[in-house]
Amino acid sequence: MSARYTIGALSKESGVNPETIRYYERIGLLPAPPRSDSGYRHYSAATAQRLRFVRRGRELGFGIEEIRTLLQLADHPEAACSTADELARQHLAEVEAKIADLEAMREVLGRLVGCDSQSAEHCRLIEALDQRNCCGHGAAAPDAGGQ
Amino acid sequence: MSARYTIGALSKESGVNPETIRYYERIGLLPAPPRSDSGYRHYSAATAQRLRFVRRGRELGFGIEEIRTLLQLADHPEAACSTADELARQHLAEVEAKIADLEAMREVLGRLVGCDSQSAEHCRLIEALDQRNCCGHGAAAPDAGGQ
DNA sequence: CTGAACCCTGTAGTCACTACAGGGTCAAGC
DNA sequence: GCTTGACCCTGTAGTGACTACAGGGTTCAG
Repeated sequence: MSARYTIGALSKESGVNPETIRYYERIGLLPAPPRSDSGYRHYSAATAQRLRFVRRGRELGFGIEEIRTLLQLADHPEAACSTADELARQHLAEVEAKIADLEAMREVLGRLVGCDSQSAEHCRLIEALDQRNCCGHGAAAPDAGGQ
Repeated sequence: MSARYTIGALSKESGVNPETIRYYERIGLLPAPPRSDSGYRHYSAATAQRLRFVRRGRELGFGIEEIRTLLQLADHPEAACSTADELARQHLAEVEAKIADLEAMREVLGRLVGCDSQSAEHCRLIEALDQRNCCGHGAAAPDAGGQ
């Protein structure tokens, strides 16, 4: 009954690279599967399930160590959920902080990109990074606006 | 007049680690400064300026290679700005894509975290990861770590 | 029986740093 | 003059989460 996959089949089914699957095994996120006589890995449906769990966790942005914890919790359903909840909460806070960072970046970049650099205004991006004013400060290249 | 900094002083002034400053030199982002007899680096105000340029670029999320390009553009103000503008535009698009990814994560996590896991019911996070059809599908890039 | 497609191990590369280890130098205080 | 402690040097290795080979072995269809 239990379907057996080669690493390639498992890869296709799960959308995870074979190299990544082997990597997960190496770091102990997936159990080492039984091997054929020639040394090929053969995966059970249970391991395929576990791999999908890992992939979904990664898609949500959890780190490997967080996923390791979540796997342990999933393996012991009698354990308190508060750990998983706490992890998710923490992770949510991190995601929100990252969004805030990126939104700040977006705003600054948006202002800089908005510059119609066809005009005489000389590239606001460079100016912004190079705090001394390349255009406003007169002397330097008054005609710089070749472009 | 030209102030000369040791690497430590430059580090304090710029907010960039000494180790990172040496790293920038190693990869050619900063010029190798002159040395004292005993081999200590001594930085000019111009290099300090360049370092601030780099730091601001990093804060905006530009990669090292992008900053290398921007530095070249800054060194040649007569060059067309369109390259810098293009870089900024591209980068803005990447930032926006990342924000969208993270917002998808935030939504899913927000729903999962809402679970009142005091109850005996196994928590929604684990369930969501463990089941075939969980949360929003096809969500996000696996490299959400970003930095 | 040949060739492609698959599998194996092990190592090194990615990005942008950061953290040592194992030394040398400098300035101040005693 | 000597010690102390803060600073500096080089070089290597570690981080996270993979990815990309190199250099081989296996399997199966034609």
